[in-house]
Amino acid sequence: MSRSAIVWFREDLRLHDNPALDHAVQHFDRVIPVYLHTPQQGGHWRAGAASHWWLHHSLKALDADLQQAGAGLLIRQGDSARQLLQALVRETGATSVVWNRLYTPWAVARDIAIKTALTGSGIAVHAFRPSLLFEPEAVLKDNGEPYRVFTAFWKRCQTKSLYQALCDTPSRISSGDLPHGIPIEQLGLLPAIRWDSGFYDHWTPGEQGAYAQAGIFLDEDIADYEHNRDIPASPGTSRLSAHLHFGEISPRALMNRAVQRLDEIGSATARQSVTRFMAELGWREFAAHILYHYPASSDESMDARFAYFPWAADDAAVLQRWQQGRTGIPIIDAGMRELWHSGWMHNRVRMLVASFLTKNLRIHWQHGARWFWDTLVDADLASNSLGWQWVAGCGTDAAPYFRIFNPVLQGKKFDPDGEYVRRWVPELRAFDRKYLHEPWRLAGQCDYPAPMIDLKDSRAQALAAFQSLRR
DNA sequence: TGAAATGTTGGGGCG
DNA sequence: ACGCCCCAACATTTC
Repeated sequence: MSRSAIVWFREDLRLHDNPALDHAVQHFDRVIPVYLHTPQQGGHWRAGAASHWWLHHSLKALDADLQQAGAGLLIRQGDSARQLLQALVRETGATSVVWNRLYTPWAVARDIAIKTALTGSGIAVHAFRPSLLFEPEAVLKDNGEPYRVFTAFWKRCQTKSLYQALCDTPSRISSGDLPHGIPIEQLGLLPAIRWDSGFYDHWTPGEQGAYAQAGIFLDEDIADYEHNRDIPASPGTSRLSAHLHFGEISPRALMNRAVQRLDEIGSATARQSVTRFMAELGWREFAAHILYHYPASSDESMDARFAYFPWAADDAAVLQRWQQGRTGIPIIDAGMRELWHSGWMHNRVRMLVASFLTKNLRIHWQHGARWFWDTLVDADLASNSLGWQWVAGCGTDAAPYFRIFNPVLQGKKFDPDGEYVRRWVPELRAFDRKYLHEPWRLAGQCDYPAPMIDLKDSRAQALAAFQSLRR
């Protein structure tokens, strides 16, 4: 008698190093690859528009890769993943459901409930861990509590083996006749108003795109990562965040390659660069563990004092100038426009625009996190929440509140020729290099807006606001 | 994974 | 030649 297993794909849209898929292929005669589109799940943190754009193309790529292996991706849509799975179990006669674990709080709760329901009706469930390097329960302080400081956390992680065995890509997947599904196009993931046209120049979603980018980065660019990662005009960052979020490549595949590079490379600065990249994978890990242990941290400041912080009164017009990149501060506007046009923003510039929003404009970090959530192709609840709380100074192991970036100095330091600003702010393309990062100092005709706020005054006000918390 | 204010030092102009 | 002042340049402290 033939035994069937459903492989439930979620944020693991790949064939290589996919333990759930590998398990099913190894142990079952018939493997049914499934993606369930449940757009309402996640509550107010359900996936945003840019994420959906990426998801559409990633599903297309996964379906093509599965077809290549002799199967295909069965897609269903609904409100409840549990009901969709139960229906599929009935229709296919599957005796087992396998998936790779997720760690976002709402997904954890959902998956526990589904596992209970399926197990109760005699269906075996197996969950695997490839989307993180370590289980959150496996990295705790000696007293059993979670780490709240990155350096200590990462030090503990490094006492374990960072190199972990990978699963092979299955060469052949037998799925037999699949029940009816929905074409990807019918999921409505692409925007009706085509604001996404620029995205295609920047990204190739899917496993092949992920491995191509990983190859470019880890074989070549990584040697100068330590320096170039701070230069927003340079392609010096890994640009792997969205591929990682959707699981088109596993963090351990990247970590293994980095470990390997460390052995191959002689130069001290290049080794420092590889170590730095490994630590960035560590930050991703840290963020996931923090959100897992502190599920409220996507919505509330971890530092309880910030419940009393005197944020500026809500002003939709002010927020909108920030969102649209019309603040009048060149590097801030360049970043916000890069985000809008490409679905992504360079990490250093993310810190700058976040500092500007939460400190100079004194707007609650939740407004910033929300905008990023809807506009980033790499939107990840754990990394996004940790990043915003870090910049706002209200998170665990956060930058002190008084560490306020001066976007003019930062621009001069990290975009000295103005290449990044000119790329995204065409009004300033012909502007004198000397004053590019502070165009208001040069009187002249230009349709670029005047700064919406005085950097010096707003800095002083932010510091005063923070002082009021300490009493 | 700051910035600005304040303090210190040492070379050179100048009476 | 000497002391005084100015002020980069760098270091330390404070926010």
